[in-house]
Amino acid sequence: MTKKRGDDSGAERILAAVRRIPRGRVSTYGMIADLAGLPRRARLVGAVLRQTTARVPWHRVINASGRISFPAGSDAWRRQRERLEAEGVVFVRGRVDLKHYAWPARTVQLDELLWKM
DNA sequence: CGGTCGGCCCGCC
DNA sequence: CGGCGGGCCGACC
Repeated sequence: MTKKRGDDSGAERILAAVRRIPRGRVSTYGMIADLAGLPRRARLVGAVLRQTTARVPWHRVINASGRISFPAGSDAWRRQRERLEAEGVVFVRGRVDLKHYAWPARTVQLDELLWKM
């Protein structure tokens, strides 16, 4: 067969979902889990991103509070923030406004509206 | 709007 | 197997 399925806890699907996040946008662990068809597995997403060596835009994944899930001020935290800011993502008081930057957006219309203003 | 508290589920002793 | 902690989350003060 082409590929084995179900023996990797969905790691591949998680990475595929992460790769779909557009530049300058962010997604949350929970959203990625859903997109990967693995509801309730937000923590698994974190585990996969932590250990993977695959080239994926891991920095575009943050938590549902709009914050980076590394200890504030740590090397990893700084690195992730820098990468996001380099893509134009703005932090306000240490957090990203998911209403503006979250992908996928709640609705296409809301997305268009927010991005025009 | 920020801080806590349980759940949830997986990965690794 | 049993326990524990994690790049989490939503509900509730």
